[in-house]
Amino acid sequence: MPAKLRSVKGTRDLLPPETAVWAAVEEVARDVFARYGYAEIRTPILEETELFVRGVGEATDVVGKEMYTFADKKGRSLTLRPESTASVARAFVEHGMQSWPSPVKLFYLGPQFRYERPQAGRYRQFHQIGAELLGDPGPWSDAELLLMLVRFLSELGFSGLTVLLNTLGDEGARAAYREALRAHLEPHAEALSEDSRRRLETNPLRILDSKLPAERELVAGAPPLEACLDAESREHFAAVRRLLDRFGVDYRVEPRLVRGLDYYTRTVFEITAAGLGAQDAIVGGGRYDRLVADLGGPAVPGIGFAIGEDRLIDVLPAAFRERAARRETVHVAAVGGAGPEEALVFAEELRQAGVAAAAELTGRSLGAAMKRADRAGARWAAILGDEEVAAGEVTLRELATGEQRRVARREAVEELGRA
RNA sequence: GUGAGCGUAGCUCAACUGGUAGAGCGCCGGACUGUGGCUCCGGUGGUUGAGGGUUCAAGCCCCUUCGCUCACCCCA
Repeated sequence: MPAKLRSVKGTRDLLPPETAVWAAVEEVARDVFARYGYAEIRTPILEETELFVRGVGEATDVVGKEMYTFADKKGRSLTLRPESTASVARAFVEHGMQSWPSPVKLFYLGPQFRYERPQAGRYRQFHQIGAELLGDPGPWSDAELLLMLVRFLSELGFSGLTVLLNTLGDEGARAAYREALRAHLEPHAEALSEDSRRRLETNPLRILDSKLPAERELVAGAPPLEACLDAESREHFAAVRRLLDRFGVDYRVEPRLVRGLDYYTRTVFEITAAGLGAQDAIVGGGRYDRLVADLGGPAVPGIGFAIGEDRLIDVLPAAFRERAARRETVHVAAVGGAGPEEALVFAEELRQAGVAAAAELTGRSLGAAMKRADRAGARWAAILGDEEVAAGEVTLRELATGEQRRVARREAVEELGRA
């Protein structure tokens, strides 16, 4: 007997009724994003490796050790996208979107790939729902993007989520702070972990959100990033906060929040959720005012976010989940001479009228058919026997109440179509 | 990449110091041949993740490997 095959490590099948939940979440995203003027973009899953090296940053963990990179048959280095902002920026440049009405507002959804050790809330193939606003540097755009995000989450039924917020300043501020941090930590290099000692050279900011207690203490004594901020970034951040206050967005400034992707400038944010274990970020994002230029395009600023759909669905409010997973509404059973064919005929009449219907085609007894209707979660059972067929009628039984009556077929179709 | 724990039916789990692989749920059917949910009865279900070793005998012990889970790391 041949060995059984399984899905590859870190990937999984999504099955019904779970897939209905995913579809419902995506439907809400499309609906909310459309209200804010965002249109869908679909970029390839496969990109040139160079895009992520330049866009996301060579020193990042994502690029340095987590990419699915391989050579194609012509020897070109290709990578399965580990995130989508770089792809959107590439598409922006490639299609000359700077000449589209500004700002350009795009959303995307789809699978992303990172070669990491799987864990609660962490998969090698995971899914993101993201949005990008390109072409406006102002704090009003930061605020609007966050308002859209918060509205999306609240329409899914989430409450009590807090946006963690910080600013990284412009390029100069970041460079200055990098040096300040390095100067502060260098004397204590002995106390740092191996990883952090390496980061001291490559990317000292990353040490800020280390979870090691010893390093946290060292970091607590470090000068705040705020001290190095340029005046414009400071103003920008103050404006963003003022706007969020005005719209009642629940947020908290988190001075040690830095992000692992190199393209971020100024505003960065994150939303975490309880109940996810160590991988508790369900949203991450920020401003990236230099990314498009770094990819060879015009100097166009941008801001965006990515939602971890797998994690989001892990902690989705139960009410939304139940609503989404509801299935067929009418179960059609036929007995006596009528049989499966008549059940099929009536089911087709219902479907024609837009009603979800399942027909009992297996020739089971009525009792068995009713049992199936019940287990399948049907709202009504439609029973067709010799009498009903002869009279052009059908017996409709509402399963929850047990009430039933015989009505003309056409009338039944109309009534079920309304319900 | 590092560390720890765990792999027995579709699911949740039993099986003494090694001695004939079980239950509940699910699924299918019957009791009830035109009426579901409750109840009762029956049926369906397994190379005990895979491979090797020790032994008269391995689900249990040893080795290898794959996978899952959690944490580090990183991020969505």
